[in-house]
Order: sequence, then C-alpha cells, then structure tokens
Amino acid sequence: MAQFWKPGADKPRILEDEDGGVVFVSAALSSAPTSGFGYANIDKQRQRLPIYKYRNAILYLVETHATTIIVGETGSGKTTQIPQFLKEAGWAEGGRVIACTQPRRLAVQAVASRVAEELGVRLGEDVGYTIRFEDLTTSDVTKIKFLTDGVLIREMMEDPLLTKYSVIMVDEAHERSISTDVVLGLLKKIQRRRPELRLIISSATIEAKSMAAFFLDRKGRQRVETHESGPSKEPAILSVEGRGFNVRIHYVVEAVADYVQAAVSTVLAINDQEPAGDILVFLTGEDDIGVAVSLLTEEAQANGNKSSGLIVFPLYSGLPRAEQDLVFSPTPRGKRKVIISTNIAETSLTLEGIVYVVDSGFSKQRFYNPISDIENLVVAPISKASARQRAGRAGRVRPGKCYRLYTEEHFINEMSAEGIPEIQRSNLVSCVIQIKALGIDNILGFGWLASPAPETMIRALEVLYSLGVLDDDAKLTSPVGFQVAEIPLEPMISKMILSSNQLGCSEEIITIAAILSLQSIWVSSRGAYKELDEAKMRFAAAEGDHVTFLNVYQGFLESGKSSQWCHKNFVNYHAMKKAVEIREQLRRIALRLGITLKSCERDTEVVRKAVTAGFFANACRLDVYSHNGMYKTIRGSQEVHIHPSSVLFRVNPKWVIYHSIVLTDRQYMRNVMTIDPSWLTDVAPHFYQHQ
DNA sequence: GAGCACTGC
Repeated sequence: MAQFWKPGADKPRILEDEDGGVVFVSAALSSAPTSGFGYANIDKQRQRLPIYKYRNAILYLVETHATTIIVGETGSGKTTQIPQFLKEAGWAEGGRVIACTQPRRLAVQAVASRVAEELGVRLGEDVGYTIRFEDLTTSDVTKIKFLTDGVLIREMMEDPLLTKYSVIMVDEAHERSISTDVVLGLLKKIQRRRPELRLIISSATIEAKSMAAFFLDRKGRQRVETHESGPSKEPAILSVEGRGFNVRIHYVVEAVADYVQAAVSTVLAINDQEPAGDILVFLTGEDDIGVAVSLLTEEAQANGNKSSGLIVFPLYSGLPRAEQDLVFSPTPRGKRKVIISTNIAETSLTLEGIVYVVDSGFSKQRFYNPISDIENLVVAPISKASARQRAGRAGRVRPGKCYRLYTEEHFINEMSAEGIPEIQRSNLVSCVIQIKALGIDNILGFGWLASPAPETMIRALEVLYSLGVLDDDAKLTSPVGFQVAEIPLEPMISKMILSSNQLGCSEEIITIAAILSLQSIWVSSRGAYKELDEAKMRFAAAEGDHVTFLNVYQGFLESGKSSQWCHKNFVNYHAMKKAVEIREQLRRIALRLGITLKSCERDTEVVRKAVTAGFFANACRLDVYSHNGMYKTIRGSQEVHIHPSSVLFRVNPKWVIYHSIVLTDRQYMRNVMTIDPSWLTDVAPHFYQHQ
C-alpha cells in the first residue's frame, strides 16, 4: 500500500521562498519500484507520473493553506492524480465532494473517464462529471466531480457557498477564459465565508505569482493573525516538473515578409534535412491554411521523390468532423505527416507524433469595441506564453525542434509575456447577468483578476436594462430578469424565448434559438458557393433567415433525420443532430420556467415579433438614397449591409433586424429578418420612444 | 457578391 501524508503526521520538507510564498523543494521519492518489463498495472502507471513524488507535499499544503497554487507542466499528471490523492486523504468523507474544473467540455469528459477507470468505478457513480446539458453524477454517491468552470458558476446560483465541496481545483487557470476569471473572483469571496474550503489553482509559471497575490487577501490576512486556528490564508506555490522533452528553438535571422510562404519553405526544408517525425504548422485561419495546403500539395506532387513523402492535412474547428479526424490517422511508413492548423492544436487537441513545430507567431484574436458594440477578429502577434505552448507541442514523444518564423529580437522585445485576458476583449452581457444573478450588485467593484474596461461593463448594463432584465437600480427584475439568467443562452435569445410564451409560438422560437446557438447549419462550401446558394433557395423564406431555419428543421424532421437528405441539400448533418439535442434541452428548461409549449402553425408574424422582442436593439432601416443596399442601424446610425450568405441578400427589405455583425471590409449583418417597424415600439417602447 | 481563431452556460 502506497504511503501518503495524513493530517497529524510530520510535515514533509518545505522551504519558504524569499517572497513569502511556500515552495516545496524536494519530495521524498516514492519507493515504488519501477520495472522495465511486463505489464504495468494502473497503480504502477500512476506511480510513474511526476506528480506522484509530490503527493505528501500537496496533501500537506492543502491541509495547511486555504489556497495552493500548483505550477505543473504538461504531462505531470496533476489533473487526474490530485483529486485521487485528496480522496485517499479523506477529503471526500462525510458526504463532501472534491471538484475539479476545466475550461472545455471534452477535457471534462476525458479526464473523468480516465479517473473512473483508474479507480475501477463506473463513470457517474464515485467519479462523475457535469457539463452543460449533461449531468453524469449521482448525489450522495459521487465523490470526485469534474465540471466546466461555467457549470460551477451556474451551481452557485443554487448554492452560493458551494457547501457540498471540500476542495475545488481550478485547472488550466492560466488560459484565463472569461469563466475561469469569474470563478476565481467568486471563489475568493466564498473563501471568506467558508474558511474550511480549500482551493487548488493550477497555473503556468508566469501567472503563479499574480495568482498568489490575488488570493492573498489583505483583510483575510489580518484576521488570521488574531485567530491562529484554521489554514493559512497565505497561498502556497508548488512547482511540479512535467514530462515534456527538450525542444530546440530556431529563429529566423531576418523578419519574413510572408509567413505563409515562409512556413511552406520551412516545411520543405525540414523534410529535406531532418530525420523522420511529423510537422505541425501554426497559421491563423482557414484562408492561410488553404493556401499553405495547396502550395505544399503541389510541391509534393511536382517534386517527384523529393517531397513526395509529405501527407498534408488542414485542421481548424470549422472543418467537417470526418476531415478533422484524418489528422489522427497513423502516418504510413516512410511518409511524413504535415498538419497545418489554427490555435485549435495549441490547447484543445493533442496530436501524437509531432517532432517539429513551425510557428508563424500570429493568431486570430477577438477584440471588442464597447462604443460600436462590435466584436471582431484580428490577426495579431501571439504572446510569449503562447509561443512556448506551441513549441511544447514538439516535445511530447521525443526531443523536438521549433522553427519560429520571427526573429529572436522580436520574441524578446516585441511579444508580450502573456496575452490580454479574454474578459478584456469581449462583450460582457452574458457575464454581467450571471454575476448579477449571484446577488453581486457592484459589478465595477467585483474583485476581478483583471478588470474589464468600464465602458464594456456600462454597455452590458445598458443592454440588460433595455431588455427589462435589470431595473433602475441595476438589480435583476422579477420574474423576467431571473428567468433570463436561468436560461443558459445569450440574454437576447433568452428574452426571445420568454416572449414567445405570450405570443404562442414557443415551439418555433425554441427551434430558432437552438439553431442560432450553432455555428452554421450549412456545410462549409469552399469554392462551391453556387451549389450551396441553390440549395439554400429551396428553403428560403421571404421573411428572412430565421424563418428559413424553421423550413430546414422541418425538412430534416420529415426526412426522418436522414444524413443523405442533409448531404443532398448542403445541410450540415452533425449540426442538425446537435440542434435536435439542444432543442430538447431547451424544451425542458422552458417547461421548468412555466412556458407553455405551443406552435403558431406557420403564422410567421408572431415568430418575428418574438425574435424582435429579444433583438429590437439590432433594428436597421434601408437607406433609400443609396442604391447599393446600405442600411443604417436605428440605435447608432452605423452603416451596415446584409451579408451575402443571407437569403435576404439583394432583396433589401426596408426594415430588418439582425442577429450579429461581422466586420470585414464592411460591416455585414448575419441572420437577418424582415420586421414591421411598429413592432419596435410595441416590444420596446422604452427603447424606441423617440423614434 | 463573400466569410467565420477558440471556447462556454
């Protein structure tokens, strides 16, 4: 039986570092013998993970500190092992639960099944997980629970102090997603009311100190000096080595003019000069990737035996699933796989067998302008942290190499240490309503890890006020505000669903809500726009895209949810299956909120009124003096156009509302619907009283 | 007449 530290035993060797944070320096090595032969059982495999040596130290730190920050490189085993250590040490006894959050749904599922397997239990019993629309836990049975950080925020609406959890581990906190930042702010508040709660924050090296400073609450510190019982409020920091191999970094000597071209030449040079091993190239988006893939494919064909060993795959999230899966196919003997990818391969997907990484130094990043209320995507230089993460992808199986298509001088002087956190680059309407729903009134004074721009928060409050979700005192209204907060969708969509109740078209509106929450229901059609357009016209409704979605959904159901039907009509089969699934969940939520499920039987006017009740702020009028289909927003008189993918493109009805805007050379409205302007004053008199 | 990095409730 392996040994581990138990409360009351001697403490392991710990050294205080100069900044007051506690750093564990050397752990007593596990005495478990590691045999190089035979079948390694699960216990042996666990004991070989780097984290295993730190088990006593981690348990000691968690017992004695309210917050422990674990700096663990990839492959340390922290995510799967730490919850098990905690359970073994008794943190799940007496009906308590150990939680571990992840930023992504897939990671939650993968880690939960791995831990269930290691413990030899069925998933959903002792070990379970919860993600949106999927709860695989059993109350009073589940002891270790994995969940997305967004779900943890939702749970606080039911149980503000998260009383069932004894330890909450926030994994991948350095990624700094909006939800992670919000969760950390909320957990810090909970900690003040629940001193017995323990937090474990897993972070990257560069963020560890600022995380520790964040959790070192001044008020809390004074209190601990008067009451000596309980854990130290001072966060502990523990570093755990990973299992990555060394990656040698190469820089270009002179800045490159065209990183796509440079990436292609670098791949060809690697192929000519370097031993076997697959190549991963980081570019910015579908366009770049398409160009690089065709250049490399041409080269591989033209160059006879020299580059013919290359098999080139594109990889980005918009790629159909079957094509995405091709990148995981084993590389045939004597061949070399080249994967040209977006950021999806930086964190979301792990590719085995990569030995060479080519890093363009750029990615597409979201920026939000609170004045125009528009989010757009911009190609921008990545951070040093991102560059390191990309390079690390080359060292998973053996020592690798990373070719950076920028100079060392650029890396040192021009690239920022860490990226701008998402919370400072996004529209915060959804985020603000969640914080409000938790009863936190002072949004600007919320203990943010990084404060969003005040303009962004004010804009979010304005939007919520105009939806009737917040009152004059910026408090949630009853019942609308609380209901909108309870629906796990964007507030404008939630408002649309609530309004459909009075209008008697909830069945139709729930379908529209499900489809709007998907990326696209059409197959991506690089180069086949014409066929796609023709297919779309078979479903097109004069009222616009929302009603068109209803036609497609109807057709899909009538076909018996057939994949052939989808293929024939350029409809994305996986998206439609997802729509059916989400719709089912939304039906359940609607019933819980007391919404009567009712169909309006083809009365598209009430459907459009319900959509207008959520999206009235996006109303636009055709500028009759312009002959190129230019619209102006009612709210801000901004120039916008109907996107060519809309069924209303070139139809140009006088009054429309849109779901979202994309900014390219123009501002394009996506998902557009005709309205009668009188509806605007009907559904939002407070907003349009002066028009 | 043309576009969508990646997530999440």
